[in-house]
Amino acid sequence: MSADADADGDRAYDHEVVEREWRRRFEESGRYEPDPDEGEDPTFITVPYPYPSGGMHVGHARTYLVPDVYARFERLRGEQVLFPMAWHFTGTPIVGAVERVRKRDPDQIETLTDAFDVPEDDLERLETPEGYARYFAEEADASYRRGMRQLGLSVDWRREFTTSDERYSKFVSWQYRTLRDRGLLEEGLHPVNFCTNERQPVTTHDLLEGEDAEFQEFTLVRFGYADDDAFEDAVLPMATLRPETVRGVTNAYVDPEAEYARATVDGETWLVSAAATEKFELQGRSVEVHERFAGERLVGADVENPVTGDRVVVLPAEFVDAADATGVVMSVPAHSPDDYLALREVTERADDLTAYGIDPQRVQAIEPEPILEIDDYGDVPARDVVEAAGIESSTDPELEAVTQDLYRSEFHRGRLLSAYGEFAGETVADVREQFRDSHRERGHFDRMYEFTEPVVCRCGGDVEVAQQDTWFLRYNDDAWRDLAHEAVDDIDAVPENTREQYHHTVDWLEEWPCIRNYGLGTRLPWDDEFVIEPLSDSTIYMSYYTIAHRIDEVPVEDLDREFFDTLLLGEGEDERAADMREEFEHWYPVDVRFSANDLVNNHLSFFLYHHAELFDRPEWPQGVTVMGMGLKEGEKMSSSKGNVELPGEVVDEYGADTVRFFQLNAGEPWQDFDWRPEAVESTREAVDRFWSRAVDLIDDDGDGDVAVDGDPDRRPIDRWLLSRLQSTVRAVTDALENYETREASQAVFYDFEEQLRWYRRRVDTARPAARRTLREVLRTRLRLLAPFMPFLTNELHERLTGEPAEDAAWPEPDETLVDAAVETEESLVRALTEDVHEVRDVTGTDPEVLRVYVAADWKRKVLATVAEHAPDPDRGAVMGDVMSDADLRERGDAVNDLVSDLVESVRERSPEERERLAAVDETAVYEGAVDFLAREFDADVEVYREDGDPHDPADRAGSARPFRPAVHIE
RNA sequence: GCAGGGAUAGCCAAGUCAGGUCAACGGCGCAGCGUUCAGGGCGCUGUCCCGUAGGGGUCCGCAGGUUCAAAUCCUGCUCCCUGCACCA
Repeated sequence: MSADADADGDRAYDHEVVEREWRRRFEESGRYEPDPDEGEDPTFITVPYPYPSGGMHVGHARTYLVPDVYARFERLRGEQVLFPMAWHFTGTPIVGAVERVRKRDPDQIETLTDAFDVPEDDLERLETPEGYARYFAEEADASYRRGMRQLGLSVDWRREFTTSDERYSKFVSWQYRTLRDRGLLEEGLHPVNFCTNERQPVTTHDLLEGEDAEFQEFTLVRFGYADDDAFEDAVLPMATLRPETVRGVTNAYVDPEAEYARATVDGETWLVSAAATEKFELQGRSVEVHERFAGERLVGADVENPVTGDRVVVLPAEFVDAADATGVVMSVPAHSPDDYLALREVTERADDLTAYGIDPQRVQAIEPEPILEIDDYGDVPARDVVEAAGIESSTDPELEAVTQDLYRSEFHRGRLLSAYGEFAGETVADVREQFRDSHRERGHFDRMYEFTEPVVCRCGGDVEVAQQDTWFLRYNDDAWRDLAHEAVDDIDAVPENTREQYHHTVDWLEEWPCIRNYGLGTRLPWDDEFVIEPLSDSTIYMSYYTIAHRIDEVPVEDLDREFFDTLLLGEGEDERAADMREEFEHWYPVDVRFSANDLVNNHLSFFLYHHAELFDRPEWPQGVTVMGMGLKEGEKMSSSKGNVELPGEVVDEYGADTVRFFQLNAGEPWQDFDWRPEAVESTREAVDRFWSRAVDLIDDDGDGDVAVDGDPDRRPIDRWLLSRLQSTVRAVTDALENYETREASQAVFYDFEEQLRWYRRRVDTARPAARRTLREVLRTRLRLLAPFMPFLTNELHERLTGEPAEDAAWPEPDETLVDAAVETEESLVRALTEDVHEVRDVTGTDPEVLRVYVAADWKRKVLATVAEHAPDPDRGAVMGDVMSDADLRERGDAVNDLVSDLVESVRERSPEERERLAAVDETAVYEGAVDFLAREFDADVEVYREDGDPHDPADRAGSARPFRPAVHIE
C-alpha cells in the first residue's frame, strides 16, 4: 500500500482484488467439477442453456444466480452437486441477425455496438451463424460465459457444449428416430409465413410490416353456382370467421371491377378472385387457372347455400376487396352491421342493377334473416345497433366499434334458433367449432388461412400464408398426454400454482411442428432439408450433460442408435455406452430445473412430455422452479431497446457480490425484479459496511478466537443475540430449501443487521465477551451468506478461521444457545424503551430522571385469573372469578379497568408467550437495563415496585400493568 | 374471451396461505440531532392527522358482508400486467 493511503485503506472493500483472487481459486480448484462418487443421491440442477442471439445482460443473470445459490447451499450441506452449462445455437433468429449484420443493417449494428459494446473490428466475425453464436456465447466482452464467470457461477465447465456440435446432433437424431418409431411424429401440412418474392418461409423477425399480424383460419362456405351456363356446378367458396351465420345469408357480393378466375382446385371447378388462386396454391392445393374475367361476369348469378339449399343472388359491391380471402363475400345483414348497411345501400339503388340484368324487385325483397336470439336486442341485432348508434353509412368510423361489440355479444350470449337442430338453443361460443366441423365433414365447408392485416417482408415482397409439408410432434396423443400429466403430478412445482398451468398446457397442446427450413441445429435424420427447431431439440438434453465431458472419446460415427439406446435406455450392447451409463444413472434424474415462467406453456411442458415418454419414472424430473423476468427501472430489459446493463460493467462498478446479492434479494425468484441503480448502490453500501465491520472484528484479535462454549463472561444480551442467531439459521435454511432467496438473504443480512443495531446500542461491544460473541455471529453469518456472496464470504471466513466458507459446513441451529426466556425479557426492555421515547417526544421533555414502576403483585394475580379463561376470555366470567377474591374485590373499579385491558392482551398472545412472560421477574429485568436506559436517555434511572412504597411525585405508579410498567420522566 | 398474476403510506416493497403482537418490516427520498471544521460516511430520531404522558382518529384499489377483532376471510365491482403457439 502506498504511504499516503488513507488510514482506513485496508478496511475499505476492494472487490476487484478479492474477486480476482477467488475467481482464480474457484477455477483452479476444480471444486465445481464433480464426478460420480459413492454417494447415493447427488443433486443435479439445470437451467436453460442460453441462446446467444446477443450478449448477456443482467436481466438474464438472475436465471443463473438462483440455481447457483441453490447449488452452493447444497454443497455446504455436504451434497454432491452438478450444475452444468451449454449453448443453444439452434434456431432462426441468429441466422436473421447474421443476415442483417452482413447488410450492415443500422438497427442491428446499433443494438450490437450500443447495447453490447461490440467493437467495429469484431463485426466481421459475426457474419456467419456459427461465428455469431460463438462470439456471444464465449468470446465477446459481453458474452454469456464471461458474464457467468464474473458473477462467480459454480458451473462445471468441462461439460460445456453447443447444440450444433456433431455429437449433440447424433443425440438429437437418436431422440427423433426413437419418437418416430413410437408413432409420436407425424407428417402433415402446416401454415407458415411465406414471402412471395423470395419464395421461402420467413420469420416474424424478417418482416417489415405486419409483425403483429396473425393468421386466422377462415371457414369457406361452398356455395354452388346455380345458373345453367358455362360455370354450372362450379363452387364459389365464401370466407367467414362466423360459420354459424350460414343460415342468415341473403345474398353474395363480388367486386365487378376486379379480376376473377375459373380454376380447377383439387379437382373441382372454383370461381374466386385471381389473387385467391395464388393463395390456394400456396396453401397446398393443386390449382390450375383456366380463364380470367371481370367480377361483373358473376353479378346476377344465383348461388346455392350448401347448408340450407336456398338460392341467393350475387350482387356487385365496391367494398369487396378481391385481394382478401376469396374475393367472394357472403352477406348476413341480420347480424353484421356492415352487411346490413350494404344491403340498405344496394336496395336504395336497386334500379341501377338492371344494368347487370338483375330484377330490382328481387333485391328490394331481400330481408335480413335472423339466425339467433340474444337478450337486449331485437330480431335483427345489426339493424338495432346501427340505428341506436345513428350510423348512416358504411364509412362511419364508429361502425368498427359497434360491430366488434355486437360480434362479441352474439358470440357469448347469442342462442341459435331452432333451424340449427341439435345446436338450437346453444350459445355460439359453445358450438361454433362443432357446427363448423360437422359441416366440414359433410362437404359443405372448407378452410383457408388469411392474415388479419397486410404483411410485408423486409425484402419488400408480399407475405402470404402458405401450407407447408412439415413434421409434428403429437402432443395431443392420448397416451402421451396421460404420461405427461403424470410427470406434472410428480414434480415439485415451484411456485405451486404453476402445477395447474402445466396441466392446462398439456390438455391444450395440439400437434407441434418441430422442424424449420433453415437455421443452425440438427437436421431431421430422414430429410436433411429440415432442421429440428429449438424448442424441440432441447427437451432431454439435461441427460447429455451427464456424459458431455466424456463423449469426445467416442468417434462420431459410432454414436449410433445402439449407443444411445444403451446409454439412455439401458437397452443395448454398446460397451462404451454401458460404461458411460453409470454417469447417467448417477446424476439422473434432474432434481430441479430452474427456468423462466414464460416457458411453462411450451418448453417446460415439452421437457416433461419427452422425459415421460423416453425415460422410466424414476428418471423423470423431480422439480421445476420458474422465475420472473428482469426489469430496468420498471421497463422490460430488451437489447433492441438498448436498456440493458451488462454483467461485466456492473460487476466492475459494484462488485460481483453486490450484483448477486441485489438480484437475489430484490424479490423471490418467481417474481419480476427491477434493476434500479440507486437501489444497487444502496446494496453496495450495505455490503461495504458489512465488510468493514467484519474486518474490524477479525483484526482486533488475530487469534481467531470465536467460539467459547459456555463463555462465563457472557451476559444476557449476548445470549439474546446468539439466540436470535439460531432462529436466523433456521429461517435461512427453511427459506433456501424452498428456493426463497429473498426471504433467506433478507433474514441473514438485513434483518439480522437490525438485531445487531439493537445489540450495539444495548451494550458496550468493546467488552471481550461481546467481541467473542460478535465473532461467533460473524462466523455463522458468513456461512449463511456464502451462497449469495461467494467472494467476500470466502475471503472473510478464511481470514477469521483459516478456511474458506465453502470448506466449512452449513450451520445447524444450536439448541443450547436458544434462550426463549432471555428473548422475552429483552422484548420488555425494547418495549419500555419505545414507550419512553414516545413520552419524551410527545411532551418535548428532555428527562433528567426516568422513573419506572413495575406493576403490583395483585395485578399479576388478576392476569393469572384472566389467563385461566384463555384463549377467549369473557369479561363477565373473568370478573366473577376475580370478585370472588376478597382482596381484589376491595379494589373495585381499578380491577374492572384492568380486567378489560388484560382480556385484550391475553387474547393477543399465544399460550407459550404467556407462559414465558409469567416466569419473568420484571423488576430484575428493568434493573438490569438501568445502565442502558441511563445512556439512552442521558438521565438518572430509578426502578420501583408499585407496591414497594415508591417515590412517585406525579402519581404514575398506579397505571402500571403487568409487563407494561408505568413511567415518569421529569 | 380463456388462463395466470397483481393493486399496501412520496417512491420501491414486506405482510395476505395459517385474522389479533399492524399506523402496518425494510429500503430510497426528505428533515433534525450526534459524531469535538464543512461535506461524505456512520449512528440515533422523526416522516398519515391530532395530542405537553406512553393516547385517539383515519388508512392497505372500490362497495358490501362475516367476526369480540379484517390489509389478511367471503361476495360483487374497477383497473393493471403476462401468456394464448410455431420468436426463443
